[in-house]
Amino acid sequence: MPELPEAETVRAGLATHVVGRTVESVSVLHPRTVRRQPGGPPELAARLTGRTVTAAVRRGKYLWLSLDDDQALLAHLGMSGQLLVLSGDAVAGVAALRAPGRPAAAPFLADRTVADLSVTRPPSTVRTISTTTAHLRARLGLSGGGELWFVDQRTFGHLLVTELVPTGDGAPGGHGSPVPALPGPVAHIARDLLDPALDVPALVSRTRRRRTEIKRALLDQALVSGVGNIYADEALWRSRLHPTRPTDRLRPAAVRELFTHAAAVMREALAVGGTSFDALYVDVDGAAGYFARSLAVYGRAGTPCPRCGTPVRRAAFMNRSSFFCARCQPLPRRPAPDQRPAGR
DNA sequence: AAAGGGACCTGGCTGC
DNA sequence: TGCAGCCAGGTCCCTT
Repeated sequence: MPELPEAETVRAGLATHVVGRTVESVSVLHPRTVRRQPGGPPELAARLTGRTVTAAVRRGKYLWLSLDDDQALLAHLGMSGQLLVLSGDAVAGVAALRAPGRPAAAPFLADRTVADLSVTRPPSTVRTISTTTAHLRARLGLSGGGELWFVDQRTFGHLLVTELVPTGDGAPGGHGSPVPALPGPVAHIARDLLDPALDVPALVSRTRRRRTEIKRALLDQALVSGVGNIYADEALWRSRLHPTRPTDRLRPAAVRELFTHAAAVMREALAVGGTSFDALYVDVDGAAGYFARSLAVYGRAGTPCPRCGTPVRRAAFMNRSSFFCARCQPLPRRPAPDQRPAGR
């Protein structure tokens, strides 16, 4: 699932390969992809065509390409989205693959992966070209040849051209941003854990003022952004915190440590190319190398906790799952005296 | 007002 | 073997 490290990997690829180029054509292949765009596909095309990309920026899981007219192409990858940059040759190759009368090319090309197709290295590389083109939702023709593809199997992701609005605090709007502005739909998204301008003491304070469970807080993009279900479970395990611990009963040091661990997990994923902790891979034996060594608890119900050997437990959480070690991450029945800050 | 829960979506997997 | 049903999850929106 695309979380912060995957989004940052994509942003870096866009910064290298798309900034400075002009959008020459726009083709929307699935209307749901532009469901947030007032006016739909025609409006998206009208606002985008002829615009030159000036920057690739990210906050949390949101990505955007700043344009030369104070607008931005905003993208969210949702559950399964990919942004691929194709060379002119790759576009021609795919066209040949799909053309009638050229079936001989199909078996070879169809078995190639997205990594063979894209100029950038996508976070997930096991999907074949035939699978990728089946889920192609929008394509942008770029100056100099080549295309930018938005591929999204489950269509939770979206694209939107919108105005950039000032943030008010004068600080950069996110990674890669040269301007203190954010797309409107991102205005309510908090700074993420890898943002140099993040105020950690203020974040700890705001977290402890919440009256909710710690995992819910960790996933609240208005509190701190970029953390999804997988990294949340891994960070809670490293911090030895049960996911349902009440935020207002955690000591400041424990909350600070949790955010430190969450940032560390995401930095580690980023260091290996933003490779996704995709749940699908967890169960795929052949692809288990990196994932099996990296995931302590997520998707590993019944397997031994790497720290103490106790079988990892799975619990229902917000219509999905939490994975944790019941021994390393105990849930206190009532708050211990040393869990309360003095004077409260 | 803050917090919680459901809807949205597709395809792989499970079980009958 | 075929097919119905379950499961995965990020964000928006509605209810409490």
